[in-house]
Amino acid sequence: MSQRESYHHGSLREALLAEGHDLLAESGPEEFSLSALARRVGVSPAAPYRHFPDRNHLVDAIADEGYVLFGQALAAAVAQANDPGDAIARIIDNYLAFAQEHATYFSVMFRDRGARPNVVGPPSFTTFFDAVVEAQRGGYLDKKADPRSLARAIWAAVHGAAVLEAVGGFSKLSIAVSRGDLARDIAAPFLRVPGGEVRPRQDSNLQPTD
Amino acid sequence: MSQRESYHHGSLREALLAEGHDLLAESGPEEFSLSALARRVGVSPAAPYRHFPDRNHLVDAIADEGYVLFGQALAAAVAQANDPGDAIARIIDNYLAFAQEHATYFSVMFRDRGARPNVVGPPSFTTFFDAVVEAQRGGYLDKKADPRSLARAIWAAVHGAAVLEAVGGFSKLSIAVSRGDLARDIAAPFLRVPGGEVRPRQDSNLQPTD
DNA sequence: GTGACATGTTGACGACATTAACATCTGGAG
DNA sequence: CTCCAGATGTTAATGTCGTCAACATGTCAC
Repeated sequence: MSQRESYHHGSLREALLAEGHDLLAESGPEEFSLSALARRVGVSPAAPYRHFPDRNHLVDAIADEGYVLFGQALAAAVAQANDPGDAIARIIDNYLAFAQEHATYFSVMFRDRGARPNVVGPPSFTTFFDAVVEAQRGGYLDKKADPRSLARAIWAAVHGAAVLEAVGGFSKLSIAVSRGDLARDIAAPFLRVPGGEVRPRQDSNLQPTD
Repeated sequence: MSQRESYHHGSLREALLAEGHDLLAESGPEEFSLSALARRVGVSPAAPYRHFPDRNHLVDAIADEGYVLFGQALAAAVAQANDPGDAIARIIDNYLAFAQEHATYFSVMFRDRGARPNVVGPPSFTTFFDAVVEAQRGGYLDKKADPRSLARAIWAAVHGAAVLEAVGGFSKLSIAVSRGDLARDIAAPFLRVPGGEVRPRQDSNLQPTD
């Protein structure tokens, strides 16, 4: 962005993360070039190595920023929910919204890091698990099911939907839909009414949280 | 594999696909190097360009081989099924089995091809769609649901499970299971007994579907 | 102030993707 | 049978990349 007259950049690490995200959005994770990023930030190709061991660690750091945002999106879903069942529905919607609106982050988040540790990722899912247990307790999810089985199934469903949406899978098979409809398709097989009897009720007005 | 005394290889295209798969299994899609593959096959780095426009097209061709195997795996699931409901369960199981046992193919199959067309992929899903419609007709899946909604949801669930399993997502969140149990977790929310009691199922927390 | 330490730069190396120009084989037309 | 056209490989070259070692510069604690 800006030219610098001093020998040192001053906040190179932050600049690398910020511009790295943008470059990632333009190039894709495959073509993403550390040299190009350094050029973009106005620094020599070797400078990033003062802040990251190698290219992969830099991408991981960007992904970690994504996990933080992701965790906030899930927490926001629960915070705005009317009841534990609504929380599950909103989590699914926000999950899909995140994958779509933060596609760049999402594209680098769920990758095999090899030996590199992932400490930021897993914690971002705690609110999801808590919400599943809570909804099950309240009867919004099958009470008789193993919570972990339920968590696996719901997570798989929403994550698969997000991935397939991102890669254009639904479109290629001519079954594309709006995000809202997709979220409903994903949530419907799991959610139930606490009393066991279906009764009419009003809509919950899901809003994209940002 | 074998040294060659003649100037031409004779079946370079096939060799590139076969050895390419193996190299892909060792290096991963990121590190996969066309030069390394050429070296491995015993040919100059430029030789592959007589058979593929660039690196991406070669990987696509390997992925296409995967789609063929994949389609066969789904067809086999239906062929061995006792009833349409069993067919869905077996498709889910074979889907997960394919992702696991042919992890190399799977790792290059569902990627964004950009402008490059994907003609082999979509047809491999026809048996899946047919099976969904068939199961719905027989009452093994919700008859009242839109077939496409059902297809989206089931596909998303099984694909998400396959992806998360491949990337170690379940393990990192300490909810790993055997493939069979995972398949059951995925199938359970969808399958029902034809003629049996319809389980209370609700979607009233969600906005009405069109 | 000054000197250790963090942070940038330069220059170099080997690997890579890709292309152009050249070499070799093979099959069909005459 | 000859030979030449096209298919298939090779060599050499270009530009980019990731990464490292050696060197330069700025800053902060003493």
